[in-house]
Amino acid sequence: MDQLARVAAAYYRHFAAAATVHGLTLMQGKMLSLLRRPRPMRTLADLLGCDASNVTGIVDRLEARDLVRRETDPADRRIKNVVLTEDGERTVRAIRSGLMSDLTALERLDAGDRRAFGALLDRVFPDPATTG
Amino acid sequence: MDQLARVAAAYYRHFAAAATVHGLTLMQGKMLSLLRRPRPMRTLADLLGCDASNVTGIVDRLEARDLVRRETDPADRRIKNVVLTEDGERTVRAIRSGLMSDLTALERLDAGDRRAFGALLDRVFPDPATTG
DNA sequence: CTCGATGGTTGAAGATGTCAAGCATTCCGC
DNA sequence: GCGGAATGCTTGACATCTTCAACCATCGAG
Repeated sequence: MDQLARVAAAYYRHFAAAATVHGLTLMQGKMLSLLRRPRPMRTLADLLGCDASNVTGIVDRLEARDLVRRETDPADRRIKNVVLTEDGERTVRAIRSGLMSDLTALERLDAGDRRAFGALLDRVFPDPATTG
Repeated sequence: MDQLARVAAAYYRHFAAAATVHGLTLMQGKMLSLLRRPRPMRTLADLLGCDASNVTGIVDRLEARDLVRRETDPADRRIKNVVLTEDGERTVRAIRSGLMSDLTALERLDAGDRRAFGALLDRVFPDPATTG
């Protein structure tokens, strides 16, 4: 239980460090890593678990750096889809690989252990996307 | 890997919710939960992974609510130990039990699974306190 | 077309995060 | 002891995050 707290803290410490290397905040890094594909602001707010007005500011700052672009959805002109630029994609890859190299312990798990780990994580924190 | 991100986010969402019930921020909640026993500001900064000046502010706000008290260490008068007040202890217990009731899935693991889970977590995120 | 709901932005106020500068105290070499 | 380096904490400035309420534009249903 305390262990969960410790692990969550450790994960974010690694993530924040990987983001800082590229001059990004934890939240900016999380935002980028959610953009495998374009997403509406509203969706991003839900995924990050924060207010919509918050996303406006974060995207503003990422857009000012050309890591991200806003494109109004042709089907529903209220919606603005956030898209990674080339720079943005490069940065995401760099952050992910930086994170990987920090979590070498995860690499060292054999296939069976990794599957067991995933299954346990999923039982304790069910994935709404997978479950529902 | 993405699963780790999801789990860490889920944990903090639960934790933040449990803290919010008592009018506390995520960081204020984390701070309180580190105070099973008195700790110097410096130690708290290390545990929270943030700047010392940051701890000053957080403790200020907790102290203003009588959840916490500063006591200068008699052995080294530079050090100020942060101690939970009675109210503080009550609040910590309430947050912990609120968190538990959110993570019912953890309760449902049998002893073997829980041990395996703990062992895996420890392999991926070694505890410096246990290891070193 | 009108009404209600939804997506996004703005502005204000509090909280966090980082950095540099400053004060008090302790530690260490001499 | 004494003086300087190191340590613990605080302060101030500034960017970011967080939440809330108010606002505008657009969409969907009747």
